[in-house]
Amino acid sequence: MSLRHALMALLETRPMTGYELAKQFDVSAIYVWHAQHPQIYTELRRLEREGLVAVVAAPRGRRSTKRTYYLTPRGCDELARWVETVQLPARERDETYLKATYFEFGSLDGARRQFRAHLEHFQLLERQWQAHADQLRRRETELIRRRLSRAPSAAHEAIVAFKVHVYEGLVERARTEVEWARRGLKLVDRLERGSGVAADEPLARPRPTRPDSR
Amino acid sequence: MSLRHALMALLETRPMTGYELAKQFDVSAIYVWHAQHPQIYTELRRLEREGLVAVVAAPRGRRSTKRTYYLTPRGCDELARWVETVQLPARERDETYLKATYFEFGSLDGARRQFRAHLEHFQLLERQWQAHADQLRRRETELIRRRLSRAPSAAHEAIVAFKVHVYEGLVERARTEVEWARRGLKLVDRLERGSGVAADEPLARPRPTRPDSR
DNA sequence: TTACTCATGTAAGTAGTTACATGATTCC
DNA sequence: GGAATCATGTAACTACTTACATGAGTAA
Repeated sequence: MSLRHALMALLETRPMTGYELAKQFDVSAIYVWHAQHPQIYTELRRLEREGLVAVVAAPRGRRSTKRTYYLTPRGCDELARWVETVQLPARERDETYLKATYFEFGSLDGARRQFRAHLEHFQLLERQWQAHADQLRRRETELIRRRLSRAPSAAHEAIVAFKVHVYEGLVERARTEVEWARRGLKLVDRLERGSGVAADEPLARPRPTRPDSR
Repeated sequence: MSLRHALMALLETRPMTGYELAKQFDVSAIYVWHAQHPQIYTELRRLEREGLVAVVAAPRGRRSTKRTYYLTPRGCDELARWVETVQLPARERDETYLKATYFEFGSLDGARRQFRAHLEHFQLLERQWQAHADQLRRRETELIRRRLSRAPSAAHEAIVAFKVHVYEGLVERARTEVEWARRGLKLVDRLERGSGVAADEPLARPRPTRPDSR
């Protein structure tokens, strides 16, 4: 469960409201973790109960309160502990690749649409991630500036370098996906030339597998 | 939700028990989707209620039953519908990359351990996926043979080609991750030479962010 | 006053994990 | 007889999503 660590890491730069935190996840696909606001509010309450973050509550209008969260010393310890723990990547679970495995149940046009959407999606992400990596390298984001201002200057190079390494890695990933989709489109073209089937017809309809009735 | 479609796609080759289906997901990290057996049994019951699969129940011992599932015509329709629907990739959610963003909170040794584990993990996956792609290309797996035997021969080339494309894509992905980890290790070496901090000491401990008390 | 952004939540449901539990069959 | 593998589940829990709901502040 990483949402909590993502939240704590953001709070390490400065106190924030749930809303501000949600924006960091939400604004664009730029960030490494994604979460919806109900989950963020719920998790913040839980972190507060556990003493990993604390809150400054200010009245907002008559019956509402603005809750600004900040990181506690216990939260700092937990963050440091988490970073030192080796993380094995999650098991594979990719709906696009799963579907592509069975493209023969659909039409060549369907496969083409899928590869095209994949291509565009990762081209956009590649641009966004690249732009973010560049901004980090030039130390231009608010977050990295705050981070640097709070850390010993001997650590500045490493702080920037690790973050740039992550976003450059995401750029490489996006490029790999773009290339996969391009090769997919070529494959569809090749299959279309070689096959007698109309491009909007399924290549091999799925068939029931009723066993011999006993 | 894709587990159901993964299950239906497997059942399109032949009737199987929950146990056999679980093995397909489980045997190794080779497959594109992962699920634990309780979820598989639960989902099969649900698919049965919805008429997408059906079951042949045979007594097993005194009080147990062996349930062999097969794909119904309605399941075939749903499978065909699903394949034709364009799938947008899931939002980013990668704990390893998230953690790497904050490696400065830990030590250089910690970062090194993480990159090393990442490297080994994806080297192993690369080999497994490559081997699987080769087997598919040579039409040597039981599943692909069954699939081909049930489809018109005009579709054979496409059936093999799509699956090979998926596993070749996974191989490329794994290589991208291996390269990322290698560059990460080089980065850690470089930072170690350039910094005065011991390799097992945190570079920049997280600090609390209590706001000015009001 | 209207629209937009800031701000905070609840409720209901789905998807997936982990622990626990049991029994049948097959092969040595 | 014992070990491995075949086989099927329940229960409790965590993580995440979607829909619904409301109210405050601010700028045109």
